[in-house]
Amino acid sequence: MAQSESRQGRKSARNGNSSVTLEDVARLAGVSTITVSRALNYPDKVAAKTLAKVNRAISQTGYVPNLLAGGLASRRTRLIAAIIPSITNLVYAETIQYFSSRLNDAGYQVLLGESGYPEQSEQKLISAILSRRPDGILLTGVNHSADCRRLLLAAKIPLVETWDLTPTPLDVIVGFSHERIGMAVADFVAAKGYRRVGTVSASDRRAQFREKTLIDRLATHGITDITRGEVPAPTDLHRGRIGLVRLLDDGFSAGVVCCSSDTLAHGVLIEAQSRAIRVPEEIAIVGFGDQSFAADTFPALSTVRIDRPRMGKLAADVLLARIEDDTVDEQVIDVGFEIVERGTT
Amino acid sequence: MAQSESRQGRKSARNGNSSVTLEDVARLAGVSTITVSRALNYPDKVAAKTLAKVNRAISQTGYVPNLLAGGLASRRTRLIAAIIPSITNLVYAETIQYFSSRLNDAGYQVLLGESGYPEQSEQKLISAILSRRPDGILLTGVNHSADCRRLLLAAKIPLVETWDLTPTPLDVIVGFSHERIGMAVADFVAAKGYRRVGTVSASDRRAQFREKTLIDRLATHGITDITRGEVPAPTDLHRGRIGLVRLLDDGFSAGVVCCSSDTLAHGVLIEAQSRAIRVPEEIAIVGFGDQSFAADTFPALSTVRIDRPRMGKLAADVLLARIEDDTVDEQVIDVGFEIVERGTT
DNA sequence: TTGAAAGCGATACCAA
DNA sequence: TTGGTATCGCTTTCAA
Repeated sequence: MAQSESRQGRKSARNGNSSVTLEDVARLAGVSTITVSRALNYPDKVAAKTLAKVNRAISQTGYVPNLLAGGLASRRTRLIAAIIPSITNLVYAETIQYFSSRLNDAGYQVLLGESGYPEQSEQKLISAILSRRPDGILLTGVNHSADCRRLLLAAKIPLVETWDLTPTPLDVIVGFSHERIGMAVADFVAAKGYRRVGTVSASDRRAQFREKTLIDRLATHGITDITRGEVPAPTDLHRGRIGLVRLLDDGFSAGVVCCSSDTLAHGVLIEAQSRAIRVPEEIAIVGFGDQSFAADTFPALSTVRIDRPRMGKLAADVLLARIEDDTVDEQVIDVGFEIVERGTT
Repeated sequence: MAQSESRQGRKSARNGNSSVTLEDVARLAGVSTITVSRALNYPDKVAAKTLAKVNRAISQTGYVPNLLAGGLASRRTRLIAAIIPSITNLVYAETIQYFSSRLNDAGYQVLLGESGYPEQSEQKLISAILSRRPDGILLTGVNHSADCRRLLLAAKIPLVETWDLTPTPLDVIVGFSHERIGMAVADFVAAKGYRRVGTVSASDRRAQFREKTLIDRLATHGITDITRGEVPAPTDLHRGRIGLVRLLDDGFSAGVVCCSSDTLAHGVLIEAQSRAIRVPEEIAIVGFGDQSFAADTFPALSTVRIDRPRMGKLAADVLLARIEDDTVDEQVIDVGFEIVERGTT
């Protein structure tokens, strides 16, 4: 007890910080620390009377649990990491929002990491994240360096890849096929009778892959009059405008422009309007992603709809299942996509 | 030593997880655990030879530090929490991106919390965050409930408020004055000779406050012909369109429309274009925020520029100073704003 | 420059 | 239903 007192003393001396501990609560409630712990984590394993006493002590002291200590002891942090290319890209931010809200409901918090910054190697990012011992990780895409794969697999925690599909995921994957999208857009465009196609694609791995697939497939429809345009990676409206300017400069004058994001498509639309080019009569536009604003605002833009709410929630559910029951129904889940035709393309 | 061996045995038995510990590294390097710890945290306090041995052992074992244990022992988590209304709102996401990158460089990670979801009380969110024992917290806005203030202050950690200004911050604040912005926009509009003003404001606390200040100030210029329009909080293009539709329905036909965000302003522009209303000749538009896309893309939209990169970095720097040196130069930092006039408003 | 011992604040396991 | 005790993996303090 003397020891306990001296500990107390030192604590308050060190700082007045929120160092109310389980022990303080236990003492006030007249029970043991483990009982307080149970009252917090498994309230129904504690007698109602005891629970009341403990809860009173908790609110009297303003106790805030220390998840560092809890996580260390239990090896469960209730922390999930999510690695996305960029937080300022709406499509990723939205997916993460659905992912997070699902996990929050289940009592987890999400730690975000941005991989889109080459200055910081993805490996360093993953190391930093693993050092917090998350219970699971969400990854964007399937292209991880060998070092990253090693690190991730060595951690032996549930992993969910998203935004792509592969028969050989690291663990489980919830995504869609960029190849099939490229082909579907090609088929759509061909079926609509277009013979001249322009592209405005971000210099992003997956965008480039969709474009390649699109072009290959167009060839099988006999469509080879293609004007390609590549713009730097973070897509924004201005780059969409530039994209169309380049296509026009390169001789593209009418037909359909396929863009690698709705933002680019929107930029193309703005540029077309500013030049009094009629959309979709002279130039039709196809986007990608189905950003939330698109449907109501641009009746003239077709797009590829990715059900991001579903992807986000599903990724969360799959991860939770792996964490809590170690279950996996399917390792590979295809959330699919849908071509949304708008206007009179 | 026998004890140490038995511990080993149990560990590997429990799971094959990344449970390489400092002890494992120390054993392999033939030094004590504390030396490995020093090699990691204060490399220059360790002899070069020892350092080399340790580093070799670290890479051989694939050791990943456990920050739960480290944070528990040192009371420093190298974790900073940031609470923003929504991750899908570009203005907040951008600010956080600058904030994060600065902190990442300094060896910290950022834990994001979204406060814009009334289902989860802000107090619960703050509790959840505090239970991870962050070294500091960024808050958006200055309106916190009494309970939240109590929780935050009890934690006794550095706090930085942003996106607003007050003479009585919880700790330090880096922001700008919504009141002065409202007045400045009013002065700007009056100086340009407009006599009829419409507003499209999100039903958001700060947006509403700017609108109120704007209108009050307009009155001092003798401008009272005001048509107000309020739209639900998460601003998007469609709501901007709706905003203009309402103004027109309410009899507004020409003049200037002041919007509470650039997104709304953009929506107003789209609606105007679709009705063949000339901008800015018939209707001029003023936005807010200076979203990155605005400058290049909409030469016809004026806006209020908030230097978000600067605000984000400054918030990070101030927090770092408080955390690492316990220094505060100024408690209140006004990052200001600037009215950017575009087109021939 | 290096190490031994004592926590940090919680939970797991086994008894009572 | 409740409690004692031994960790979880690291850093701090104090010595050597």
